Amino acid sequence: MKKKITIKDIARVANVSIGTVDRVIHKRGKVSETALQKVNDALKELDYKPNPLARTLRNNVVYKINILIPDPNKDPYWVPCEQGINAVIEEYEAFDIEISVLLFDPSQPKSFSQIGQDLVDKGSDALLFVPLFEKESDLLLEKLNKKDILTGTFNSLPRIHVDHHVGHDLFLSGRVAAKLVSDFIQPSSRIGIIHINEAFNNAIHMRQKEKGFRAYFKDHHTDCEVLTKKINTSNVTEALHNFITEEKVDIFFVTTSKTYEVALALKQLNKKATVVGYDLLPENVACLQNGEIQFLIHQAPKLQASLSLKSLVEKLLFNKEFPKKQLLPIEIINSENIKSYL
Amino acid sequence: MKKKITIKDIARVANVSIGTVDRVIHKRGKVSETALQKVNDALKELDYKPNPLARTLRNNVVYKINILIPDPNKDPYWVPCEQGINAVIEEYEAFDIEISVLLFDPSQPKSFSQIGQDLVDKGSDALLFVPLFEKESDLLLEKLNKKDILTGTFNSLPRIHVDHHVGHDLFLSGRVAAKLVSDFIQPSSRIGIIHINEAFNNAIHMRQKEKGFRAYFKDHHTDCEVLTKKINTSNVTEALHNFITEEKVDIFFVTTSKTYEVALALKQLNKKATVVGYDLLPENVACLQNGEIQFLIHQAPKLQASLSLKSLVEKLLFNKEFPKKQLLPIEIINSENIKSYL
DNA sequence: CAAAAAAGTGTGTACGTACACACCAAATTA
DNA sequence: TAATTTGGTGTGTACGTACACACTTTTTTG
Repeated sequence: MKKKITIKDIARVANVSIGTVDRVIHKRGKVSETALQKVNDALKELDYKPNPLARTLRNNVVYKINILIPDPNKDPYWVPCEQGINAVIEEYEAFDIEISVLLFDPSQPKSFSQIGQDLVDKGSDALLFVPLFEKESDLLLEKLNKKDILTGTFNSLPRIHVDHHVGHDLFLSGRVAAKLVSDFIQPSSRIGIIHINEAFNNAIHMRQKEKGFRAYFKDHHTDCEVLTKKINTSNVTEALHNFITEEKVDIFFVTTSKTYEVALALKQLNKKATVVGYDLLPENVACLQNGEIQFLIHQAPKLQASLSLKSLVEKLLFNKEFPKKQLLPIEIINSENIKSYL
Repeated sequence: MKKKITIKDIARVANVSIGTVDRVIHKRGKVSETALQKVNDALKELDYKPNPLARTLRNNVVYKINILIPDPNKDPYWVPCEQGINAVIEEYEAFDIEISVLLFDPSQPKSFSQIGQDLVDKGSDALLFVPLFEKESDLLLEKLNKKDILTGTFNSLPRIHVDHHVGHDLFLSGRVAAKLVSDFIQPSSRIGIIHINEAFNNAIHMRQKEKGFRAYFKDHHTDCEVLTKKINTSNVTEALHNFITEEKVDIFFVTTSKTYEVALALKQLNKKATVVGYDLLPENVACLQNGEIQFLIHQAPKLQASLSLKSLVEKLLFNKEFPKKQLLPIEIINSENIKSYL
């Protein structure tokens, strides 16, 4: 039962006042050489660690964090993300921290830039955002870095420096999907990679998944033909129907949360195929449970959002260090373990 | 930017002293009817929530938590578990809490009972343990409940009441394994469920997994033959060799972390088969990456330990509520997504 | 009806940190 | 040399909560 070491203990051991110890700790100067030496010795000897609670209690500045994410009403993928954020807000409501959530339209890069600029102008201690649009995100990050605002991103990794990032290794994610479908390959199999709605889901994201997918096939199944189909029309179903009937593909890898679109199109055409895609949207889950989707990869938007927000909060409140880049495990979901995720 | 509501604000609004407010909040009595009414009204009106930081800062009792887990030197499955515990200890070292870890021999129920009894006698605020042995755990829990010690378990769920539990739905876990192997079933397939070292891994655990596995086959593959093999000798390899050569099984479900034993036995006999099992031991991971194991189910011992310990700590420090039973998602690992877990 | 007990109330202090401020001595300036 | 500026130091207070204690008012008791 070791006793807590406080600033008072240091003062006693160094034979100075707590004010002097405080000045040493905060490097405020106004300390003589001899006192500095004594205090530093005592700090080392007693292994002093400041009490983060007392520190925040004393603190009377209110930290301001802004969050900029896609509107969940425009793309339901972001619904859990908002839940994760709200959970963190609740968890830290006793602290001097103010968190605001702003929403942008995931189909309108301009809405992102506009709100982003607004947040830069207003200023804050930290900004957490989803860099859905590459160019616009880089521009925003440059401004934030110039203003010394703490930055965090999740879901996608921007090219410009960002203080904190939570996400997935998307290349690996594509490889995982490839491994999963590889068990379903027949000698006659043809494989299709489907990109749906690049505008909403950011093209880089999808391209990296495709790269990983193809890399796995290059390593293990060089004989297999892998097609890529991009669907950007508003009538996704029709485009899928055409693709499915024209190309005799029996294994599908869908790079977005719209996986159910492929499963439903197949059902409508009364065709059986292997479908692997992303995210636990209710529509996807239903297809998974019906056997119309074999596997889903869970990108854990809720966890991504809450982890990244938590890191920023604790950095501001407790000056707690975080990894510059935190990659989450890639979670494989089938019709059985889905029950443990709901 | 809403202001923090403190006990002082309540006192001002209710037109009483902070002492009176405090007595109302802590139900210490010595408060007149009229004052009680006024304070309660103010509490409701202002939506007062106590600041947990100031509360713990004031607190001068040191809470004591004991942890009783299997010795990682005897069974490497528990290595990450100890890591998780140490991470939590570090995270809360600024608080008035003292955490001790005790180890028992997973092959010796007596060692568990003995240390358990010792901990009951010494007393503590909470005891977190792994109920590997059913009878012995129930006995321990009864004593703990009688002494009003806060109890927590992980990994297995005891039959007797426990305040907090973190673990998996083992029945579902078996179903997940069944679903995974089902894609490898050939018309001629024979399926084997392998229980290795029941003494170390507690029989109930393994039996529930088997039940889930069989339930899935009853639902989807009634034609398949499913054998069960228990291996409790010290020479696991020999027993496996005999089983593999005698029975023509080509799909294996191993209910413990000793999955690699089956994979290695198959390799030695130069046989190919589908193997699904548990846990990310280095040996298992190696087999997974070689293609000798198809899937592993990750039981996340580190997360289980840290989550359950965290719950107890925050219950004591902040009186934070926790769910009586917290089931973690069942994580499926293959040769690709394993990279994101290491 | 006075004395004692009980009920009700407010004040003061502690927890550990952060910082304003007052203080004293030495060094610099006028 | 007196006045001012610096360097160095300690004290005091605040953050929000918890509780001991002192104090006042009411009720109970002999």
